[in-house]
Amino acid sequence: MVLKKRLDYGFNGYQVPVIPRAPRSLRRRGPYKKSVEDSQICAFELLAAVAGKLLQESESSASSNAAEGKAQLDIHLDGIKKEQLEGKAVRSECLDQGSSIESEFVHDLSAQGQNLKTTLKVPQAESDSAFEHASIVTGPDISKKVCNGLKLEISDSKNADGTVARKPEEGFPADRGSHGGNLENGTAGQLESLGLPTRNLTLGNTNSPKDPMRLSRNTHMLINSEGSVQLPLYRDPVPKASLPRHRNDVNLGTRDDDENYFRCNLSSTKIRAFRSQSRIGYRRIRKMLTSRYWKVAPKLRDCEFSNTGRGVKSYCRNRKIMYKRERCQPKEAPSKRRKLYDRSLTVAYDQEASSESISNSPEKGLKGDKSQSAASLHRATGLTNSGIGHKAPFQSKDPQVKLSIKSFKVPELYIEVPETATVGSLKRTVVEAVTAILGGGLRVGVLLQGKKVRDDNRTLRQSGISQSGDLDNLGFMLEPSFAQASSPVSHKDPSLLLPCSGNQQLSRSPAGLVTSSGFSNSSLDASPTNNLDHHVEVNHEIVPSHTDVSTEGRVSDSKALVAIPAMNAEALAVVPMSQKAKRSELAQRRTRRPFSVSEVEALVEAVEKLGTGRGLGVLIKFRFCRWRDVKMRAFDDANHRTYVDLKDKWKTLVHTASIAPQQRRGEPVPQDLLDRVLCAHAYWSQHQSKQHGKHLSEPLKFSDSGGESWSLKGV
DNA sequence: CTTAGGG
DNA sequence: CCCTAAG
Repeated sequence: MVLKKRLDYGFNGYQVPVIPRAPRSLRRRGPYKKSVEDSQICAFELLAAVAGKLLQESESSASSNAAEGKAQLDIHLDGIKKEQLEGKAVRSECLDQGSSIESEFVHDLSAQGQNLKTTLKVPQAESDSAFEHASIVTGPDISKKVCNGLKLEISDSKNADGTVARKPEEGFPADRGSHGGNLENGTAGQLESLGLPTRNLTLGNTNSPKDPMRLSRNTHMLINSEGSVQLPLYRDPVPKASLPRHRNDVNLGTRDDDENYFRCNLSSTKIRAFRSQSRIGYRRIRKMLTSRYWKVAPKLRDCEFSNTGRGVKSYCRNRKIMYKRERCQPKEAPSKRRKLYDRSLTVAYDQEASSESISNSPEKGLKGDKSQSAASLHRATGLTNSGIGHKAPFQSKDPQVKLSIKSFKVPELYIEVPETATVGSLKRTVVEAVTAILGGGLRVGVLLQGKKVRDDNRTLRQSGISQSGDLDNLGFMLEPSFAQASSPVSHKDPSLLLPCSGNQQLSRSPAGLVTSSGFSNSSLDASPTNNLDHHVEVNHEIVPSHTDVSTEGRVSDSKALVAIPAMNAEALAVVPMSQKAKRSELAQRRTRRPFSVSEVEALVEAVEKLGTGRGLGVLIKFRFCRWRDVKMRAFDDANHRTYVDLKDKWKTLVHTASIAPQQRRGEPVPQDLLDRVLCAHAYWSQHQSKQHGKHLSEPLKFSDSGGESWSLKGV
């Protein structure tokens, strides 16, 4: 029964995974560690980004001297000083050895909140002394925000290496379109004050060929010239430069754990970089979840996510993230998540049709009272109803603040499609990518005057977000929801900036939606939930709900601002809803990890031992716990081997053993092992066939088992 | 969640 | 290795 008729069964047809996923061992790394690393990287990247920006500026200004890779960066981080970094050197520092540096850096930033000072020196034609100096001092917050941009810079460095051709004509960051960078107003302002152009700092998608996700531009406060919101990206230590910049196909760059670089061509629009669920690790997750710890410490999620976060340059990379995130999924997530996810997509697609209904009833507007009644989520896409909610003359004791999120952009999305690709396919690709990002859930940060409003308990009025206030300076920042209080950096990762035009309805997200990801710093935040799900739901049906009182609701007057950005209705609408599309985003094969001979041996031995019933008084139990037990017995510490994997391996082993040696492929398995496999399998098969018959015949004598009986003793 | 089996 | 019915 186990034997396959098909000769090619097994891995023959297996496709080499384009994008390997991080090993489970890696994925399950301690949250804290991860987050720390992440933050470190981020900080470092920040510096690099700033420097890079400046450099770019310098270069452009000094157009004459291409100064390719000649720029020197001096980065002063308190005690840390990096000099003479140029071109590749910079990158290598950041990527390869950045750890130590980063960590220090991080400390500076997060721990002490010290200012970061980055000095960029651009050598002039004559001498080094003639450097053009630009200094930027930013606070920790900013640093975070710059992370994305940073990456960009790094990429540039790479360019300097000649790895990537430069495209001066495209302007500074544009060429690196895949990187999205956000700078807060604060940063921008500072830069401007220094006479540095801020525009360049806004990296991101400007160069993205189509910017499909941009709905509208209403940017008042953000650096973004277009005013569009940028989706944050996960910081990625991997240089973007590594991404191939071919214009003809969709390329995704990624690295596996071994730092191998992978590229996947998505021209087919089949992106399998993401998966919403991972069965793998469920068990672990569940275990974690079972403990109260999980509930109390959502940070775990952060950690996990953080890890992942570092690398999402490309979608392929997301996969890793997805996995990690999955593991962090709150209790409710595991079994439902996929469905929800799918559903969300569906809903999203329907948005256009239902957008009208979505934006509405000012009545439901944020009351801002402790009753926690959820306000209707007012979402107006620039396309459908930008006018709604303006100046809501809502009369009430408590003046209503109305806000509306116009649009958002998804940066760092490196997508290239063939010229012959259809617009629909392009949209589809973008949707998949964006959905993958959003799928991680979003946290929302509120930016006022370029500063992040951190105190969730303050009232809008107290925060300066009032009807009479200048709402043009109010912005929302979307960030991956994985980050929680645990990660110092997490809060600073601006992922997505949502510029908000003045006088728009301020809405409070319904229930779980924001509580989990909101900008609340409180560690008490509700357990992380899949925001995407909520997100969609919210958009779809504005349902008043109770907000988690334990967190934001503590203050009666608390009015956390939560904006749920609507997906680009237009783009989504165009994308056909298909199983394929849905699936493509959700799944990604794990990296293939052929079993080593030693592993095979362990497996065989475990099966034999367990097969003998040793330690198991009840055969019935044995019958239902085989693989799980095998896993525990022989691979308990092999996080990347699930019991399913073992089962599959056994399956293939049996097959392998039954075919001629010449037909076998891969690492040869010692014949003696195969013999044992056949032996055990034969017995096992017999055993199974007799399951119902209470009596089992002759015990199988395994070479090393000492021959125990398969009898049903104890039953 | 585990299994078993097809893909 | 993935995915999914079935327990």
